[in-house]
Amino acid sequence: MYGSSVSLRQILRRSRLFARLGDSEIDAILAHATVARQAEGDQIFAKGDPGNSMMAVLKGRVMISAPSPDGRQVVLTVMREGEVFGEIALLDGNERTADATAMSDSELLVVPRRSLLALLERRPDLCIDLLIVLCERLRRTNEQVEDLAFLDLEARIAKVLIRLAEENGAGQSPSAPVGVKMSQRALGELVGGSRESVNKHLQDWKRSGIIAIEKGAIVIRDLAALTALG
Amino acid sequence: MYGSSVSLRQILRRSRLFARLGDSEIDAILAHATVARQAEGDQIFAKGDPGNSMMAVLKGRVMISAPSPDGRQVVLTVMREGEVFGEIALLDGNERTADATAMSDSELLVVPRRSLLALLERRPDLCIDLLIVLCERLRRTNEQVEDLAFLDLEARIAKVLIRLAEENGAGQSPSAPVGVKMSQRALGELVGGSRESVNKHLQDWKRSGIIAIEKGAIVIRDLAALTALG
DNA sequence: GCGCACCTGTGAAGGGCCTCACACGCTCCC
DNA sequence: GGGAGCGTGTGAGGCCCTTCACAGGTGCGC
Repeated sequence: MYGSSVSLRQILRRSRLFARLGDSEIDAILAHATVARQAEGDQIFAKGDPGNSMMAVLKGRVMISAPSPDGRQVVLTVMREGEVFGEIALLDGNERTADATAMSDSELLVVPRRSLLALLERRPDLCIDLLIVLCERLRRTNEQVEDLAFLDLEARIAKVLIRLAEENGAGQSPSAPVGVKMSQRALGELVGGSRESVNKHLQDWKRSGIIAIEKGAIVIRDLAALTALG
Repeated sequence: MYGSSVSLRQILRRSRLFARLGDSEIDAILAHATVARQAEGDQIFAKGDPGNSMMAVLKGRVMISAPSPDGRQVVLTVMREGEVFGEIALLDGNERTADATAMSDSELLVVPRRSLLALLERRPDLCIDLLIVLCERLRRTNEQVEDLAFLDLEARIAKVLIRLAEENGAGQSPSAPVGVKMSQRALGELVGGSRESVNKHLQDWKRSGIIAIEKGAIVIRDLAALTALG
């Protein structure tokens, strides 16, 4: 079993979905769930797989992406500690719509379909929470459609950099330069562009002093300028 | 009041969301809801509005679209009779994320926030249905992201034409040529392209005999060829 | 009727982004 | 040590698509 179940509870409480549950309810889920460890790069599930479980990220980051027939992919979103994913296929009983890959060594709580459905029936208020989680997801995806349709590549990269910086630097002091550690290829997949084009825009920004590139991390020096671009 | 409430019930039953409800439950909703008529082109709500109601399409078609700062727009989806929309802003209490416009003379059932939330508490099984509706929405939007990232304009137009044809010709004989009635500008907004480019591809296809254009409607003559393109 | 708004059709010019090709540095591991 | 693999940097060429400009068609209201 994974550590003490106390720490597991705490992690689950951080997620919007499980926040409301009492200890006994959480323990009931844990009793039916399993913890899976994934090494960096491991594929958790693939588009087309049957979807009979939902996952919560206990540790690490998970990339949700859609593959193209010719080997490329778009990153739809990145899930962080406390977030849940895979609930779509579970709920409507269809196949998984996207790939899920561990971006770092990760630990996942795997909740089987039956337990979750049973829980939802017992606790209708959880349904509402799940609805809200899905709404947030939808807002995000809609925004991605807008961005792809309206913004050019430069603006999309700027937006993504800002978002990544916000997520990373949540606990830092506001004005401290924030570093984003992600390969330029991954950045490209995140914004729907090629690795080379991403590089060219980054170089432009480096020359303008908006960012610096050091040790495989992108450091934002002029957040205002980036914001103006996005 | 609109016609007899019997016909209203029947329309609502066609939507996945209300299908399960008994007459008394539906009447309870109807008691709190209002029917709104919209002329073609009327805006139902705009991005940024407070979202304190959900709508069901009783008659007509409603376009859900996102505006860009410079006056363009992308069409996110088109809602038809029996479908519900506007539930996102209602559920999470935030602003509307998109514009809604009547594409034809329409009638909408407007369900206020309080009634719907009350109903969801009374009938937790409805929650599950709503979850499934949202899942379908998410699948659709994710697919749109994939299409924008992977497919060129020609393939996107082909896909949309096929989808529109399927929706229109649902009741027709399978092999009969199906007509899609939609302006080329609207088509462009549906696929994230310019009106001129849409026209050029349509002309190409007309020359190849894949489609015909008559009286402002696009008639699909060779569905297989279109499918191969998308 | 006439203007106005909307649709459709077409061509030229231009730009953004992709692909391809190559060079370089780093790390891991046989 | 020397590849193999991966991430980065950079330029040339080319295609797709947008923008702009213009022309004709149709329906509607004054």
